[in-house]
Amino acid sequence: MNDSNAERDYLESYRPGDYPSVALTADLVVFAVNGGVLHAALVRRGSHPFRGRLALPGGFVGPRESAEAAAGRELSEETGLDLGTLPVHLEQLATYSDPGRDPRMRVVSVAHLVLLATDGATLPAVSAGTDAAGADWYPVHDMLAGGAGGSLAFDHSQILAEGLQRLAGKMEYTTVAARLLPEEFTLTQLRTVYEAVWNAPLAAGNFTRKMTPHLEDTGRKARASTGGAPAALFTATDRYVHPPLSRPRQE
Amino acid sequence: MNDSNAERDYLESYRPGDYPSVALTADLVVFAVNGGVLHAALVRRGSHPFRGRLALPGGFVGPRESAEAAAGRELSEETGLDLGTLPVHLEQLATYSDPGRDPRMRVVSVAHLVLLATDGATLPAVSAGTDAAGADWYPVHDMLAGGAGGSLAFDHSQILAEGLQRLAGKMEYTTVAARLLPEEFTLTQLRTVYEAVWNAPLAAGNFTRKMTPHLEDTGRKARASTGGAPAALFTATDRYVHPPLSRPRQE
DNA sequence: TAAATAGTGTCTGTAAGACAGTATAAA
DNA sequence: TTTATACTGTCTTACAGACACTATTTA
Repeated sequence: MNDSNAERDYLESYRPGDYPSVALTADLVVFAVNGGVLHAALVRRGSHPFRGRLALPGGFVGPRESAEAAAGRELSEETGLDLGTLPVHLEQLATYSDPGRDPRMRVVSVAHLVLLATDGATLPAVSAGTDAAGADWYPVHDMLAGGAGGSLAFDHSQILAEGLQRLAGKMEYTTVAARLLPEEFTLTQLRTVYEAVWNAPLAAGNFTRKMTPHLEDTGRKARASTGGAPAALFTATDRYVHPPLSRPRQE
Repeated sequence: MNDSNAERDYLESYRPGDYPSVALTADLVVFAVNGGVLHAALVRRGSHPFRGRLALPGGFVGPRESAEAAAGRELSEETGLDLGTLPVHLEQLATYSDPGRDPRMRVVSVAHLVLLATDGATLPAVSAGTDAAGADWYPVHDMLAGGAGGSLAFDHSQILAEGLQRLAGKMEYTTVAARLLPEEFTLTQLRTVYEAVWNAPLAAGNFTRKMTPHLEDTGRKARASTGGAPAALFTATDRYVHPPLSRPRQE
């Protein structure tokens, strides 16, 4: 491969107009658990289309950043979340490219799943970014059941549903649920996360038996504030849980 | 929402130059099984960059089609595969958007997983499309082990590896493996697919016991061409296999 | 002491892995 | 008849689900 003429030429082989181009956005499905309920961060749209409707936070992918980098940047810009102090799990979900999904123009969106660590009792504060009239937390299962707030703008209801599905599925065979908790957590906290995401109760005793081998015991104890024995504090170690936990069959 | 002035205005609220744009391609990880070995369809690049190297088939997403539609179109254009006669499974894999992944310009690629049905003894014919010097089938596990052909162009080795990972994982809890076989197949054929993808032998008796409840018996029998009892012909019914099959732990 | 939570033990049913044994058809 | 493949049965081990029970702390 020593044809340096061709090497020089190929850099000019593409010119604008030779190929179709699209606007690329990174949309965010941001999850956090509070009071045993899974919540998603949503913004209320301040402009058309879908003015006044709830939508996923997101924004354009810059010319010199990857979609993942844009997702991280948008997370702080659009929701005001401080990434420096907060451990954050971020992974790509899927890409939505239906030609008519945005009535203004061709917009392709790379959706991302974001998990925020909380202690289960308070949600991180979110604030609206540009173009948004407000930002807040909404219960996910209620939203998807057609309850509070109704359907989201664009195809964001579908994206939210697929984000939940991805998280619920991944929790069967990984310890990713721990990313919704502080570095150290109790088994009850972890079980609460599972119940919040799966929207189903789990037997505490069996959960302990199945989960313990995949966690690391710090030796420390949580102070028992509600009465009862103090729970051991764990950290997540393994990436994969084998055999997988089985989610209760939902009818 | 009855402010029709704003309704009229928003269609012009975006102009070229207001937002970054990217070229969008659909790349294909095309799998088929032959002789108990998982193969991928690859093209040899006819032009720079990576001239002469193997790459995934793919091409630009048109201005009026979704990435999935483009993937289906490229499948026939770039590999010459006739989609009319062939049952094809196509699903989105992931999107690759690293700014430097194509040295010519900003190209974001939506990768797709394609499963072609074969009888296990012959691979569908593939032919090169535009810009390709040739197209052929290559054994996947050998390629990824660094064997035949070396690494692929661009980040295509990574995409191929993640495509394999997706397929192998999905085969644990769905009957998607049947999409690599004709409409009707024997349990031995299906087991061969599992062994080809997982690159590990499976006990025939136990495989039958675990898989049969998720398949439908047609009542017909395959003719025994190699000696031995004629195997029953099944069709795939269930989408989910519960509890999941456990893949042999690989060391 | 009463109440609440954490964690363990036990029992039963089911399924996995290993593998022997039987049935069916081609050479 | 030999051989090769398809399929079933059996045995052991292991884990899931259900749930009782003990231990540990706060009020």
